[in-house]
Amino acid sequence: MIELNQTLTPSSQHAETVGIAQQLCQTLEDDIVKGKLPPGQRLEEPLLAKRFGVSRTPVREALQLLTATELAEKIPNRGVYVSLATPERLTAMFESMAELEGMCGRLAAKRMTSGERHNLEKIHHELAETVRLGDSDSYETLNRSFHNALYRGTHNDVLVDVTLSVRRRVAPFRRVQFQSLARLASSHEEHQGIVDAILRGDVKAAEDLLYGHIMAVHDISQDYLSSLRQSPPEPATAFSGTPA
Amino acid sequence: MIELNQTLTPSSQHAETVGIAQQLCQTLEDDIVKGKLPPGQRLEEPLLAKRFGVSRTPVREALQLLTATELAEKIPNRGVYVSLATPERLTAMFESMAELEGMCGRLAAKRMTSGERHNLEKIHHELAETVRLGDSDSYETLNRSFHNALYRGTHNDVLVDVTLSVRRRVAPFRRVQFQSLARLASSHEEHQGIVDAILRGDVKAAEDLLYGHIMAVHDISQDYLSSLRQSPPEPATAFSGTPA
DNA sequence: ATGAAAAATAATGCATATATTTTAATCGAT
DNA sequence: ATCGATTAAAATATATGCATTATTTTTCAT
Repeated sequence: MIELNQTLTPSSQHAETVGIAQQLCQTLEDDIVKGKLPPGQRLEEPLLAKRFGVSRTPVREALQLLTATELAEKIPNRGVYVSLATPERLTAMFESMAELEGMCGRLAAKRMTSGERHNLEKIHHELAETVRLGDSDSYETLNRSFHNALYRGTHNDVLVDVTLSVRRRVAPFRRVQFQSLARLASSHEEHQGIVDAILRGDVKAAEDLLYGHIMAVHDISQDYLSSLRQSPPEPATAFSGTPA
Repeated sequence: MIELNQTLTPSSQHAETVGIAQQLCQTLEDDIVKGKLPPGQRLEEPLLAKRFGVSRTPVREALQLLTATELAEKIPNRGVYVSLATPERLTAMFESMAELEGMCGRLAAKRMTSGERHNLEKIHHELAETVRLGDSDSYETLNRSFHNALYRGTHNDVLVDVTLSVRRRVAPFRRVQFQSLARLASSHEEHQGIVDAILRGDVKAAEDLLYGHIMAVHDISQDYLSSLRQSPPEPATAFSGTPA
C-alpha cells in the first residue's frame, strides 16, 4: 500500500491563487523524488481523489502534468505509472545530465558576474559546513542551490529550464548518493575544483570537472540499482510485472 | 479571426487508439509551427470545443499538453496563449538549440554505425535534389529527417527527447529561413561540411559546424523578427497588450 | 484438472453541470 | 467629464455522470 500523507493544507486553498491540480502534482513529484512513491507504482485516479478529498478532475490534471515531466508514464486506457528506468535509460539520463551540466559550467565560467561568482563561493562554503556535520539532508538542499546557481550563471533561461527538467528526471536516482557520508565528502571535493575553475574563468576545466562530477553519481546509482535487482524479482523492463 | 480548419478525421478515431486530446494537441502544434496561430493568440476552450465539435474536457487536456511543450503558456484563471518570444528569449532558444545540436553532432560522429552514416549521406543527397528544384517544402521535411538522424546517432534516447523538445520550441522561428532560396543553398552547403565531419569521425568539427549551422538561422530569424517589430504596434514583451 | 471463453467489475475517457474568478460595462459621485 | 465602485456576463476550475475499454474471475467444455 502507498502512503500519501498530505491532505492539502486547507489554508493554501487561496494562498497563492494556484489550483489544487498544481499542488497535487508538486506533492506527487516530491513523493516520487523522495522515494515515497517507488518506480513502477501505479497512480490510480479514484484512489488519489479519495485520499485528497477532491474530485477526479484535478487528479487527472495533476497526473497529466506529472506525465509531462517524464516522472510518470501514461499508458492509454491503462493508467499512470511512476517511471521505471532500465539500466540503459539510466545511463542515457546521466550522460545527458553530465553533458548539460558541463555545458552550463562552461558558459557560467565565461559569463557569471562577480556577484554571481561570490554567491557560488558562499554556497560552497556553507556546503563545507554540512559536510563537517554530516547533515546529508541539508547537503542535498544546498547542493541543489549550488547547481542552480551554476545553471543561472549561463544567463540563458531556456538552458536553465532544459537542465532543470532533466535534473528532475534523474533526481530519484541521484538521491541514493547522499546516503553515503563518504560520497558527501568526495562530492564536496569535486565542488572545490569546480568553484576554482569557475572563479578563474577556466571554461574547459569547468566543463570537464562538471561532466565527471555527474558521471561519478552515475556509477554509484548504477551499482545501487544493480544491487537492488538481485533481491526483488521485479523485472527491469518497464511495466512488465504487475504493478500491484 | 483565427482559422482552425481541420475537423478531426473520423476514421482516426480508433486508428491508433489515440485520444482526441492528443490529436487536438498535434493539430494546434502544427498550426502554431506553421504560423496559422500567431504568437500571443489566445486559445479559448469554448471556442475550440465548438470548432472541433467536442466537449471542453479534451480541449482542456490538449491545451495542457500544448503548454507542456512551451509552445503555449497558461496563466491561471486567465486562459492559454500562444507563446510570445522576446528577442532575448529567441537568442536563448537558439543558443540552447545550437549547443544541443553541437553536442549531438559530436556524439554522433563518435558513435554512429556505418549504416547510420550511410543513411545520413543518403538523406543529404536527397536534400541536394530539393535544393536543385527549389522545393522548400520538401527541403523542410527532409531537413527534419536529416537532423533527426543526427540526434538518433547519439544512441541516447533522453538526449534525443530533450533536443526534439527544444526544436519544437524554436520551430516557429526556424521556418522563416526556408522562405529564402539563397538560404536553402547555403544551408545545404553547411550540411555538406557536417556530413564530411561525421563520416571521418571528426568530433570537434562536427560539433563546431553544427553550432554555426544553427546560429546562422538565429541571425536570420533575428533580422526577420526585428523587421516585423517596426510595422505592427504589437509589443515585444509577452502578454502586455490585450491579446484580443 | 486445465484451458478457454464469457461475464462481471473496475478504471479510464469524454460529456455535462455547477461554482468561483475575472473582466467588462454601466451607473454614480466628485 | 473622469474616476471609482458595483454589477453583470463570460471564462476557467472543479464536480459528477455516463459510456467504453481493460482486467479479472468464474464457468463450461475438453
